[in-house]
Amino acid sequence: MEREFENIKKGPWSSDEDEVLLRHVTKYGPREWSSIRSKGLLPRTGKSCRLRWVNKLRPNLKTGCKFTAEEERLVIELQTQFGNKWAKIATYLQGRTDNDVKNFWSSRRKKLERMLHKPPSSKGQKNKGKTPLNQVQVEKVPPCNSNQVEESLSFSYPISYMGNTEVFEMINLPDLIKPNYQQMEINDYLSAVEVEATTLHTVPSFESSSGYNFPLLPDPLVDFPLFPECKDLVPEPFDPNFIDGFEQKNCSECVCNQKLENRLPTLGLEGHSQSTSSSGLFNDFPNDIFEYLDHIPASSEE
DNA sequence: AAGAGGTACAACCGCAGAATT
DNA sequence: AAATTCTGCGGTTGTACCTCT
Repeated sequence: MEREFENIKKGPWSSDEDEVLLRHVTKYGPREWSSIRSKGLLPRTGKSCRLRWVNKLRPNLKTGCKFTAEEERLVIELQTQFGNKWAKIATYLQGRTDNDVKNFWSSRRKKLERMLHKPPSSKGQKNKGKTPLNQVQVEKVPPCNSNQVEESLSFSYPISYMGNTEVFEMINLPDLIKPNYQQMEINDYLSAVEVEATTLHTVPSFESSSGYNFPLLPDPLVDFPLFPECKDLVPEPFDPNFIDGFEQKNCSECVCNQKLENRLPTLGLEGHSQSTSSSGLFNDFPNDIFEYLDHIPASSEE
């Protein structure tokens, strides 16, 4: 009669334990996890064994390499479609586990939250040695299982608060923020500005009464120089109905709409909307993500 | 060189649904 | 049909490593 371990071991797995687990899976397949402990093979719970197998020992896992730009794009797309169904999303990404996707997403989310919450440094020291404001740069991303060099685009994004400017680097184009303008009062508006990847721009900003400098909306002639016909689709900055301009006009033949949609992928932090219309845009942020923002009085209140 | 802060990742927990007894 | 066990999922936490100052 084989004994059952009385004390359950937790924490990191040793290579010996991995070996035992692998032997079990080879013999019985990836199931009967609880029997591993009941047979006295390992002092681990069935759950722990299963997790170890699924996340680390399963064959064909991509371990130790970062998400490629393409994987990142896919995750964003699928998260928008399915919400936080990490297991489902992971099935679309070969060699990635639900844990991988979940970790990727939450670190990405934390990064964004920190960007939005972080109080400015007093002397702008963080900017030392960093890319100049708004300068588009090409970042080399080490590819996975391949010799080819993948390029992803990143840009810097300035936010000013009480006169101090912070530069945030937005890594990879999929990181661009597509806010839902409807759920925000327009005066709480924080815009992520589209920047043409191939050119350098200075993003103009205006200072709100609460001290935030918000970037202005993209200028169609500057930011989308190839599509001057779209100029009249972009209303004056901070027009409360500006986003409706995209909806009211039939822009199906206009690439500009498509371009905006493609270039401003959702962060999908809430979930499910794929729309770039005003009814969906700010849904892409969790409700609490803007809590730090002071209410900016409307012009009539000032 | 050291400390602080940020990031990535492994692993745990609680819960829910499915399967089994 | 009810109770128990197993399995899978999503959220969260702990920590090692990295980068910056």
